[in-house]
Amino acid sequence: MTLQRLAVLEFLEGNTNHPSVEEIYRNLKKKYPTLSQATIYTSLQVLRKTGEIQELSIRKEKTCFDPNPKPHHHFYCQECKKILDIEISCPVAEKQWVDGHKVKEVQAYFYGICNYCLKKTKNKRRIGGIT
Amino acid sequence: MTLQRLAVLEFLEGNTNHPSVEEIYRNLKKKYPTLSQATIYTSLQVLRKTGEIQELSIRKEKTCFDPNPKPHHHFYCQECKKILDIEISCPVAEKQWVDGHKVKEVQAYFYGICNYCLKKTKNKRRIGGIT
DNA sequence: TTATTATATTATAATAATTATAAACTAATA
DNA sequence: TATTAGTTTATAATTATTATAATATAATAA
Repeated sequence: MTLQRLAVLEFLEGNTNHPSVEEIYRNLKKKYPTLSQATIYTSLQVLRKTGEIQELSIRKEKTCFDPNPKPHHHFYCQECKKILDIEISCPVAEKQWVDGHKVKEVQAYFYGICNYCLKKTKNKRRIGGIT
Repeated sequence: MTLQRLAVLEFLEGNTNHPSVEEIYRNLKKKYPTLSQATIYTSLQVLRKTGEIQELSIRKEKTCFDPNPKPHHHFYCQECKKILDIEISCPVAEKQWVDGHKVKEVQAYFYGICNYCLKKTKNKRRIGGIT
């Protein structure tokens, strides 16, 4: 465990925003100006392989990372673009089998409009509309 | 619906392999040598938006497409790299709500070793081993 | 039919994420 | 101290995807 790798892990730990590589790099660069982008990539892959973090492909254009390596699902809000953790039980992840196939990892992505954005647009309608 | 778009749709229809953009392009190029890669991209996006096909981000490195637009899950075999359809009921997709968030789309990806590859390695062990 | 318009396709270039490579560095060990 | 292995850095290369502009096609109006 090197200084750089620790910095990546530390940054992720306190972070529930599921940052992308670019965000991680941009933020750590302030504190460690010598840091290179390639190091972020390799560090993230090492941390993923040792099971300390998990990788999300919820947004096609950029990969995001989650400091919680335990299997859980994710929600992507198409309005505010936030990624939220979803804690529901998943029979497939628990049993580790589906249709005779051995399951080692599960990634479930829900896309839609989050609670907060739903409320926001409802209020807007209320203010602008008749009621 | 243009000729090119129809060709893309036709190629996908008979195909349960969930081909990537590159595969689609390579195959259609034989029959339609004038076809361009950009057309494949735009055609696929048009077909996706009209709900005729669905897009899979199961492999980070390339996007794949499924002619079946109905919500269902997918399994990626880390051994043979095949993508298989998984037909199990998904409460979240059915209810369209989770934790107060409105769900419009669900993508669930299972990663592991498929039925077929499991049998293959078991047989190999049997032949090579003591039993 | 011809002119006009809108839309689709193509080819090319641009962008952006990621990976590969090689050199410099670090830390551990002989 | 010398050597080794592994890490970081900087740079270049690769690759998927998107944007752009020119061309082609089809649909409609005159």
